[in-house]
Amino acid sequence: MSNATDKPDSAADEKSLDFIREMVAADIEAGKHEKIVTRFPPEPNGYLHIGHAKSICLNFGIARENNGVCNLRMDDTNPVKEDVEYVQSIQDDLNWLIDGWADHVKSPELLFASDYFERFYNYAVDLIKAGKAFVCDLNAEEFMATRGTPTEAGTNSPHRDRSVEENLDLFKRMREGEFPDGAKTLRAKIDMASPNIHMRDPAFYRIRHAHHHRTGDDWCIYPTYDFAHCLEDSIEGITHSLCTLEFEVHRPLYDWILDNLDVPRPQPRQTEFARLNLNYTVMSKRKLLSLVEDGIVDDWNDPRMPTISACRRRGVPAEALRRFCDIVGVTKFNSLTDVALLEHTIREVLNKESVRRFGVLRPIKVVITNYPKNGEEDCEGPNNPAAEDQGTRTMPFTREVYIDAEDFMEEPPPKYFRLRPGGEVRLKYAYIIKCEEVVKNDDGSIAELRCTYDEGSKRGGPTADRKVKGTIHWVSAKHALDATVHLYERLFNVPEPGADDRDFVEDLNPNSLETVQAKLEPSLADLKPGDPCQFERLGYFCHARESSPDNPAFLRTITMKDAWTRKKPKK
RNA sequence: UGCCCGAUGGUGUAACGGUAGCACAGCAGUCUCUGAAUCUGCUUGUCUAGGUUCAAAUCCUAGUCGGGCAACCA
Repeated sequence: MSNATDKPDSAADEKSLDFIREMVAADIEAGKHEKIVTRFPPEPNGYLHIGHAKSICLNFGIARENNGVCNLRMDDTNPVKEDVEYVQSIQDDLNWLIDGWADHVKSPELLFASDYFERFYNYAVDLIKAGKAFVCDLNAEEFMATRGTPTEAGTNSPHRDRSVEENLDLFKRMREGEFPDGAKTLRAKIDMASPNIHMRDPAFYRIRHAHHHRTGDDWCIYPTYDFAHCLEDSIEGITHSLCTLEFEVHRPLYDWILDNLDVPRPQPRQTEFARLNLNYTVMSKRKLLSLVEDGIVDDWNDPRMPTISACRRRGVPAEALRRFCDIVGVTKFNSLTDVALLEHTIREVLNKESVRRFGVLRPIKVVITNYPKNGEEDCEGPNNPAAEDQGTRTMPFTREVYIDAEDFMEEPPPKYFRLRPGGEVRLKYAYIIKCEEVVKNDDGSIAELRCTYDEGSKRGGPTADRKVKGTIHWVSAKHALDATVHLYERLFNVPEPGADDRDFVEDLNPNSLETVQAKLEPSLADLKPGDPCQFERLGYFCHARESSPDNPAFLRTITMKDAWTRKKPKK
């Protein structure tokens, strides 16, 4: 369980704490809590994305570092927007993300705000009895019209001074279904002149004759976020309620409700942090949904999506996501994080974990004319040069091999040190070859390369130490595994899709998916699904979900860093 | 024109009144049977103006810029 790369456990880390962890540490120091309890409270109305990963890492991380608990709670107070489909996907994604890291601090039960409906109702009754809430007959339009503006005070509801008895009666009849949707609300009695609009007698209950995915038709009144959330936290004994910046102005209301009710003390404390923004992608549920619905991507878990399920499908290790969240940190500054930071942690983790294999994405046939006609021999290469203990693999070498189209140029630019006519290159773990002839098809495309090999240049041979500038990967034509490979790039071309009033679809990268028929090292057929693999010199790949023995399929998680394509002269 | 929050290199962050540091990105070099990784070096920053102080990124005031807030959404 000791993973030095993850969030510090207790190891002598001199790493400074973010402002929230500092606060938690101070609360512990002051003896304020017996146990730290945080929570991750998604609304089941969409898939989890990388932005949620930040919140998950924060909440579960804090629980983990303090021997606490983090509750997974569905914030399902609005039946018209939520769906069970999402309850499952949220659990799957979260479990994958925290597996082996913070799964031991997750609440044993999956929690639902809807399980507290009866208690919410009783708290509302308490507020009415205390003269702190009233039933209002204003409809939505009237409510807004009397709410005022940021610069003007609102006006009191005409029903604000109803007696406690009348309010109690009306509220009960609201629950019993006597009134149609929107006919009445339960409102707090605070201050219609407050400069904070959320304190202007906000609604706590609305009438919705709607079927709830868990409580069915038990209720026709549902609590609003502001009323429910602080009580959910209170009921669960949450010590630190962490949310994003837009809830900052709701905090006075969060505190007001708990202050005015007989709830356990100390009350949970809400603290806000900045949500995660990533460049070259979009994160809003609305935009993500439209990508799915308009068929721009296959589904929520299309590998180009910034969702957690997409990351998983694409072969991004959970640890890479966690490291990324760690690097990004927690502040109140509205930032736009460079996706290169994420790409870095993905490569960092994958470099450590991936076996090396050869894959030729755009094959060109090479015939080694001075190699025996039916000759065949094994070449050996390490499974992972970064981990000697992972042993070696062998791959067959024959007279005809495939190399990648990118590794041959008839008229190469300066500093190109792969294969060229008359030039030499090393076939990695095998021989140095020299290109003697380029055979063309009728249309001018390359049919094959005819090369000769230096028989003594294999490892251990007399000319093995000859220096040639380039080393390339290859696959024996006879043994190659034919596979479909999906190559993904960023979904968008620009750092901020949709900026400057553009429609964000205008910024889509038309080349975000390319599918090729590749020739792979035969042992790749044995790669376990889910195991990462590096196609040497190309990038990190994994078994595609739809892969089968008859139709093997792989997809590219991420390319290698590539100094050459950055450097080479652009056409 | 109301209220709340924020501002440190290109990006993300640290420094809690005492030498502005780290990571990513970039550049240059090293190494290399992966143009990767490794290793080395370099470029680049405290929003502005005042004030307090021996000393300010840090405290105070004003301004500038950015974000949020007027669902019976969360």
